[in-house]
Formats: sequence, structure tokens, C-alpha cells
Amino acid sequence: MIILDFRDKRPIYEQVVEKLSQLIICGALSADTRLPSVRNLAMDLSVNPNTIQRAYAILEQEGYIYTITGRGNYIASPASWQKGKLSEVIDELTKALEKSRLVGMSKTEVLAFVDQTYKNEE
Amino acid sequence: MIILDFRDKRPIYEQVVEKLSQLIICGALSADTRLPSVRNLAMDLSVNPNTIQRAYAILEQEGYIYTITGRGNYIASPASWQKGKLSEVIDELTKALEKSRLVGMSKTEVLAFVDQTYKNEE
Amino acid sequence: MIILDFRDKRPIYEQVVEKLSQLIICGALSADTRLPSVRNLAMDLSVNPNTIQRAYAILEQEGYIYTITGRGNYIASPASWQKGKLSEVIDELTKALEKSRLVGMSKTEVLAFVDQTYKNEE
Amino acid sequence: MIILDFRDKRPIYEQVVEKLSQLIICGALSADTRLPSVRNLAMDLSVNPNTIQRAYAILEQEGYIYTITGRGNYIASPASWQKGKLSEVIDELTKALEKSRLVGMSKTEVLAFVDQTYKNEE
DNA sequence: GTGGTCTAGACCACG
DNA sequence: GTGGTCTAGACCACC
Repeated sequence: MIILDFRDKRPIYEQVVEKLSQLIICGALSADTRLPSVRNLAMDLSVNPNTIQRAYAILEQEGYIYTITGRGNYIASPASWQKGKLSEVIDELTKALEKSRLVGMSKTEVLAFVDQTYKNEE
Repeated sequence: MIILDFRDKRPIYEQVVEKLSQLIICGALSADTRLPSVRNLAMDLSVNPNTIQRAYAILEQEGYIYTITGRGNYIASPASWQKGKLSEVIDELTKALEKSRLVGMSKTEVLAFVDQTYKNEE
Repeated sequence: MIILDFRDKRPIYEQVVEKLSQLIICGALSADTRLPSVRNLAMDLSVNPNTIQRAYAILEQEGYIYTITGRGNYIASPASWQKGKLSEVIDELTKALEKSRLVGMSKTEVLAFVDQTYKNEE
Repeated sequence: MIILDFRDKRPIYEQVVEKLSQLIICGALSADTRLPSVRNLAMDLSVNPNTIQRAYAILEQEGYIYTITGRGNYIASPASWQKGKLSEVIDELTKALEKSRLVGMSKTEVLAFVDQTYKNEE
């Protein structure tokens, strides 16, 4: 379900957060589904339970999952994260566009590039 | 010339690299201009000389500057970095666009957003 | 009669205690009324009987109910809890007021806030 | 500077967060002052460095302090926490007032109590 | 020396 | 069995 890259400089818990939040955002995991327990996932990924614990704590704090102590962790409804995530993504897009302009890409070039990347749609 | 943000989570040398490379890319520093010496810049920014040394090493490796031992560091010609930088920026843009789609933005919404961000031009 | 929030961080038995004590305090349950049996309430709330048992034990210890072995649990008379509850609430109010002052609220601001919260009365 | 209560049921890191945030809110620690290092404070309180690390991480996330990796932790300016803290305190006050009403305190009684608690002020 | 991450192993409350 | 907390000890990047 999740593949870690131990050579990656980023901390493991961050990779877990990223992978799981992506699965939740794209809808692969539907609301109120139970996630693997801290210990189980830790064993599956051969990492320490504390590391998974930390990842789950962050996911909960960011609204992607909710935790019921003694029972497990469950996928939250999209309403909990939607707003925050949107502004975050827009922020990232803005930064990428600024860099594009800095490096000399013209407006038409960027528009063409977006058009091509989104070619599947419509 | 450069303003550092010590509260930023990124290491200082990385901030120096970013700031200087931006100045070079946008043309504020023209080719073959001499950069301040490692020790001078370190004093100006009240930072450890090792930190500046490291930044200059990275800038050289990425083709933004060239070093003449015993003489100093000089701005390289755009040809040395242009290609690499472009592909890097395009990579970043692609990632941002993927996230936008994942979070539910439609093609028209993204195009409109790009149009607005680039509104100054054309 | 009682609605539990399993996502709440507080333990279930604590929620049961809170809900029942509120019903008793506000007079919705009058003295000497019989409470549902441990097993019945546990089934109604789809919860482990031990949890309800624990809640009832706490309620008895705090004077809200009394237990007749083999017969059931009954609502106690207000006299048993009134004094303790009042001092507890006053304690909580005092702490909240201390924090308000610490955070910079002036006396008049607090008075106005209380006035507004209690606006229905008098 | 800080006294812990190991018999307290609340986690140690939470106690540290509470104590330090209070000191910051009441102005006992002024902005840009350096806090003790993670290891030093851990030794002073005879707890594990991880526990202090966690407390500092929370304080940073809530805007009470800022961290410069490799240098230490510093008190943030009030602007970073003011707004969030105010709404949190108001929330607590509201809950306390609701309980007061539930337990039978009249509006005039509450106002008198507030008046007395704030008696020092004007 | 500083903060940041990770492991290994332990204990606790809850249900 | 589950999540939550804590300890002990280790390694790393940064400055």
C-alpha cells in the first residue's frame, strides 16, 4: 500500500504522511475506513511504531483522519481538510509560476504547457 | 544585497544559494562580475565563512559562478545554467499542476489562475 | 436519551458521567427515579457493560445516584451533590477568569461578555 | 523556573507547554529571549530530552516560540499567538458560564462573582 | 553544541 | 489489542 524510500533525505514520518494524504485526497480511501493499526503498519514498513504514531498524529491534526483511542484510526470526511489543502496547493502553484516567469517563460508558453499537462481533461 | 531569514527552516547556505542564483537569473548580476569574497560576505551577513564557502561551492557546481583559485568567484555566462534551470522549473510546475488536479481544480480554473498571475504581461 | 461522540478524545465512561449528571442537575431526571440497568444502557449505546458500570460507580461516588444491590440504580436527591458541584463550577469559573485577565481582557470587557451570554435571563 | 508534578495525570510535555506558554503570555519572558536548550532543560527537570523536544515543537507550532536549528529556541512576538489564544480563552469562559447557569447561578450572582475576582482592577 | 529524527523497548488507560 | 506517553541511547545536519 505504501512504499518508502529510505535513501530520501526527508524524514520517514513525512513520507508516510504524504503518501497517505494523497491516497485520501484522490479518494482511494473512502471516509470512515479503518487504517492499519500503528503497530501493524510499522511492521509492514519495517520501521519503529513511534514513527508511524507520529505520522498518524500529524494526519489527524491536519484533518485527514480521526483517531479513536483503543480502537484505531479512521479516514475523515473530505470536509475536514478540503479548505486548508486548497489554499496550500494554490500557494505552491503561485511559487512555481513566479519561478517560471523568472526563468524567462512567457505567458503563452506557460498557458500552452498547462494545456498540454491537462490534455486528458475536456 | 542579500537578506537572510534565520527563522527559516531551510539551512542558511541554501538561502544564500537561492538569493544569489535569483540575482544571477534575473540579470541583476552580469557575467564575469566579481562576487564578494567568502570572508567579506560572511561578515556582511554575520554568518560563518564555512556557510558561504558551501554556498559558493554549490553555485559553482550548478553553473551559476566559476572560481579562479586565489582570485575570487565570478558570475558565469547564462549558457552554463540556462538548460538545467529550465528543466528544474518545468519539473516543479508539473508537480504543482498534478497537485492542483488532485485537489479538484478544473482545467479552466487553472488556466484562469495562470492568466491572472501573469496579468502584467502582454 | 444519551448521544455519545466516539471521536471525542475523552473516555466513553467520562462522557456518560457528564451527560447523566447534566440531566440530573437540570432536573430532567427526578429523585428516586430508576436508571436503566447497566446491561440495557450498554446495549442501547453499543458499548461495553464495563464502561457503563464504571460510569455508574463514579456517579454514585459523586452523589448523583445511589445503588441498591440487586435492585438497580436510582437518582439521588439534589442535597447529595449540590454543594460539591457548586464549588467545582466556581473553581472552573475562577480559572477561566484568571486566563481571561492573563490574556488581556479588561474587567468591563468580561462583564459585557457575561451580560451577553446571560442575555436571555432577566 | 518550571516545577513539574509527576503525580499529575496529564503528560509531562503538556505541563511544560502550559507553564512556558503562561510565562510567555504574562510577559515574564520577553520576545527574542533564548530558552534553555532541549538537553539542558531536560536535565534540569530530570526528564528525557525527547519530552522537552516535543514540548518545544508544540510551542513553536502554536506560535509561542520560534526555533533556529543549531542555535536554539527563542520567544516569539505576541502577534504570533495573540489571536488564537484569545478565541480559545473565550471558548473556555463560555463553557464555564454555561455550567454556572446549569447549576443554578443567577445572572446577578455571576456578575457579582466576576466583579469580586477582578476587584484589583479599577 | 544545537535541534531533528529514529530505534528499541517499556508502561498505561481504554474498551 | 489499540493508541498515548516516556525513557535511553543513537546518528545526522547545521553552524
